[in-house]
Amino acid sequence: MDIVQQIRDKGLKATPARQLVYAELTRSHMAYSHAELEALFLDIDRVTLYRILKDFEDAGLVHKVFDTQGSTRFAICHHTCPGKHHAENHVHFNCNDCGRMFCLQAVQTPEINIPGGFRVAGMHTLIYGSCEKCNQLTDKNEPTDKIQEVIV
Amino acid sequence: MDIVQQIRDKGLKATPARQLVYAELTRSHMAYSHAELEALFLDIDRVTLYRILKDFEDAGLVHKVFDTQGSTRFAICHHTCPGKHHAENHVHFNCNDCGRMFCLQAVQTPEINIPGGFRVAGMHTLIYGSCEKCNQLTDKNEPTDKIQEVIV
DNA sequence: AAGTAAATGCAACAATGTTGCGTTTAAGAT
DNA sequence: ATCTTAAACGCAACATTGTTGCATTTACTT
Repeated sequence: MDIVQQIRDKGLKATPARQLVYAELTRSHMAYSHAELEALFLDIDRVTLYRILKDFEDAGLVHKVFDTQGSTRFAICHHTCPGKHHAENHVHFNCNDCGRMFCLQAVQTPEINIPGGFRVAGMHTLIYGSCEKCNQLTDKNEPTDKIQEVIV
Repeated sequence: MDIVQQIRDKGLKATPARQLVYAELTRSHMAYSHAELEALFLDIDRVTLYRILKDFEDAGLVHKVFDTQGSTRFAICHHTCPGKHHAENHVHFNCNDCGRMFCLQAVQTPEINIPGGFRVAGMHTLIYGSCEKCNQLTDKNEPTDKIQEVIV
């Protein structure tokens, strides 16, 4: 479906900045930090970017996650989320080397039993290690200048 | 073992502030935010508290975790951690109502297989919902050991 | 093409965390 | 017990991340 239409369907105006952000999130399926997006779209105002991400989250277009450093990241919603209450129950992967964060859509969060009087509402599963690209670099001793493609 | 000695064994001086913080973390087995500790120990300087927590973490006395809001929290290490490289592989529980965070020492993070070229180094498992105390406030007839389905 | 609510840009503020530096103190040595 | 000194502390200043108020601009409806 058209990106413009997807944004409008959530009751939001499809401004140029919103189209750029949404297109990038849709294209890459990565969880971006605010800093990464800011670097990618230099002409989008800092505050506007915060508001776009907040609006997208409230609209159910993107979901917010935290990486191993506790930094906020945003990724596209794969299932149609009904507004603020997201149903993203997949696992995320955070690369220790390049810092990028991946949505593993195919991997569901596992079932887990916990003792005591806790009432479970949901869970977050964050796996960390090295992504494929960083694996290959260290394993095969490739020159580091090939990393420049990697967004930190 | 004596709290003073445990701190000294890590090469740190057992100052009054450090003893207070370490004693509280040991006593409660909860993961405290900086704000919670600051409120608890009003006479410990803000910066000193940051440094105490950092020193404890580097020494392997406490481990750092993030709650569902992405806020930093610190909890006592149950296993003897060899310095900065922690081996805390248990599950954490964050109460949506009171905001407190619990270390579920008895619950290990589950095994999980992920596709692709990812090399897994570890994982964080954060479960959220209502803690026993908050449960009891809203509904009194919930069996405490009942295991609920994990949804997200 | 015009009207209007929504979105933007800017400045200021707030929360959280870090750094530099002079002073104080814990803990081993005398 | 006192001395010595590296470690720890307290304070101020700075850095980063995120929020709010408000005047201006723009997307979308009619």
